Amino acid sequence: MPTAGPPPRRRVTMSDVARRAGVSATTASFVLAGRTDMRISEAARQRVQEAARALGYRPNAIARSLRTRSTRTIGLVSDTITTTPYAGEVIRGALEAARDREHLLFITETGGDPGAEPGLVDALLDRDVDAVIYAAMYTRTVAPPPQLRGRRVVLLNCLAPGFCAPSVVPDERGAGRTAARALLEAGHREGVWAVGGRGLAHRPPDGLLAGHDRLRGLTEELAAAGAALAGTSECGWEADDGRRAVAELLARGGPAPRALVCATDRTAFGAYQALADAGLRVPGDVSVLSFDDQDFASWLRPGLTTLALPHHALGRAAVDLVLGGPRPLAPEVHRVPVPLRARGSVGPPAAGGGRVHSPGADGERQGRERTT
Amino acid sequence: MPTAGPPPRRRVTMSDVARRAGVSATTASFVLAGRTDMRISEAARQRVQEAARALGYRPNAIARSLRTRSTRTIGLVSDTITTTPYAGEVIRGALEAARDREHLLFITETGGDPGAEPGLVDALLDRDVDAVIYAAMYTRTVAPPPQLRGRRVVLLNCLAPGFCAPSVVPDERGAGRTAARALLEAGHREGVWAVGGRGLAHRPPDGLLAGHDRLRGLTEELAAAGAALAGTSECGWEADDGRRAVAELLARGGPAPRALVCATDRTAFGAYQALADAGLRVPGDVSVLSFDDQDFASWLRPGLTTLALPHHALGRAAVDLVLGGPRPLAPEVHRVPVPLRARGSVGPPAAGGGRVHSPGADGERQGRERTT
DNA sequence: GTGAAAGCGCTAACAT
DNA sequence: ATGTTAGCGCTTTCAC
Repeated sequence: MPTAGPPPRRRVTMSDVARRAGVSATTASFVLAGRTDMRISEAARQRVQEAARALGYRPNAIARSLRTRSTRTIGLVSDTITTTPYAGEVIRGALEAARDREHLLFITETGGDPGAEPGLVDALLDRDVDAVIYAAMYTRTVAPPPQLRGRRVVLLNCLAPGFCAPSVVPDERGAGRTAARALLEAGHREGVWAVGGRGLAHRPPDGLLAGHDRLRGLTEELAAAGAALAGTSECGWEADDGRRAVAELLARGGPAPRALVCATDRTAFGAYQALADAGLRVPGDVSVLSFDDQDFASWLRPGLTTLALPHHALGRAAVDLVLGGPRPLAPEVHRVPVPLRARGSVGPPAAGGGRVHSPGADGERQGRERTT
Repeated sequence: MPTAGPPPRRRVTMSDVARRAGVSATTASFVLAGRTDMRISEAARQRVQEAARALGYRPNAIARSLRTRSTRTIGLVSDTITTTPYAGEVIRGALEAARDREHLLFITETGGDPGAEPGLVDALLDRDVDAVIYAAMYTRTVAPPPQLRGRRVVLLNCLAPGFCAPSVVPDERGAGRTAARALLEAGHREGVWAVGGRGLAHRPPDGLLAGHDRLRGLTEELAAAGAALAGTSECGWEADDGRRAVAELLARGGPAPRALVCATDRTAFGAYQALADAGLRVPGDVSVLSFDDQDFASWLRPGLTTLALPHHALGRAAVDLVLGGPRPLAPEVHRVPVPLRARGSVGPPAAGGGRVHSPGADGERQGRERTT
């Protein structure tokens, strides 16, 4: 005796529909697939549709896939992307695009363990995904596992030299230029420091690409205006790193910085703290600009002006490309624009040369006033 | 290593393996499935394994699924879960558990549009997922779509009255008690305010469950110590809401608050700002405690003491339950502990009666407090 | 011990 | 204009 719950649901199949409509499975298949390349009488079509609706028919995607070799499914394999605060956005962008194209998305993550990768990719391939998106948390070069060769793959937020697949990455160089322009427009021409981003100054594949390209864009644009970076303070990516780096920057001798270009919003957060500790105001004494646009950027006072890494657009673009791109895919790199979110942290440089805030209630600071 | 060369031509199938091993597909199937309930000679077993390895054989999961009706796949359907900063953690927890059990995870999201839900669920069901996890961004009551009835479902971070499925939610009431205890242990007995969380005081299903249960735990535990909440300041969930609510709280007459229990880290962030604006120090003048444990909680100065909503554990538990739980699943609610992350924002109450500090000159504000 | 044969539910040549 | 037949790659009786 079955339980009182839902009826013992034998799934309704296409031949159930065909039988009820009084046609063959073939005919049913054609009308249900909405195909027109075979002539079906209007009457038959009606009966099939009607039967399908009456029976609550839903095609079995598994059976269909076995036959067609297409699962309408795509796999996302990432290092530790779900860990990062912006990951949600790339996943959401990918999800939206996948939904528009009636595909479902498998998400996997190696958790940073490269040894886990082959197993995950095999699991995806075993399930016959139509395509895979290989994603990295930070823009960098990667080496996708060999099983992926010859498959339909797009690289998200990474570049894979020697692996024939397109990449979708933020336009870091453009972002750097935009950053420079924002500063230039506010009147900054000197005392501009780059802070944060280990490997900021290295070139790929040793450092992160993001840092290298950004810095290039930044310096290029500055140079075009006859200006230059006053210096670079390398440090980690976190708030604490930024705070320490900026504290040291302020403590060292020399002309005071007028603008800080931080590698991440997190380092900018730390920069705000260090600046406040020194009694310096943003943007009155020092302008701050960064990259990411995490949500807290708008909560800070003043709001943090930052270049919004286009996570959502990246996710969307990757899926659109992998599903809708040419066959085979061309191994180009697609650079997605990085818009500026202008908030209050960039302003005109302090009038009268950079000086370190004079001693106040906060405590004695050495008079280190200098003109540049 | 088998395939080092060009892309796989025709996929190698089980009968390829069988042929090479000189056995039937049946035999190959048994040894490859590792089954022992049929006697296979050791020699045959060896040959099959060897052939499979040599050919780089991988079973076709689609074909297998069609036969076995099990896809080793699970679907996650959520409202806008990927949008929230903690979503990454629940996904990661779910991913880990799924991987341990050799399942793959489909992620879908309605984007808050309830009209999108049936389509998404159908897409999942069409692909024959073994189970689905129905998740909500904030703990609340939900009404899963009818197609899900009778399926193997677990509710993640939500409760569905009238829908027979287990739920996995944070132990909000316990969290409230823990919060109270932390305050009590620091010596707080009066001037404790609850701030933030629209619907904090409402009972389900009108308000968010989280708020109701938390508040209950908080008041219960306070009551057990003979203390009570000084009041509740309802407001939204964001930093700005918290800032305004606390500013008003401070501006109104009456005894000054000694401790603030904020609904989210974001409101606590705003509370820090309002407190700093009023020249009040944390925790010297006012203790602050909140819920979430977002990453910035540790960057604030002082570090924010908060109850860490167990997102990762929630994701794991949901998958473990849906895959490993009894058949059928019992509609119980599983409450996951919410650990306290003690940082610096809770301290002993200010000595002497609380008076609202009158804001002095701008220079009187401590730089460090202005940061937030 | 092992293999032949029958499907799982669907699509696509090839008939009529 | 519609039906027949043959698989897709695998599992699983059941017979030898």
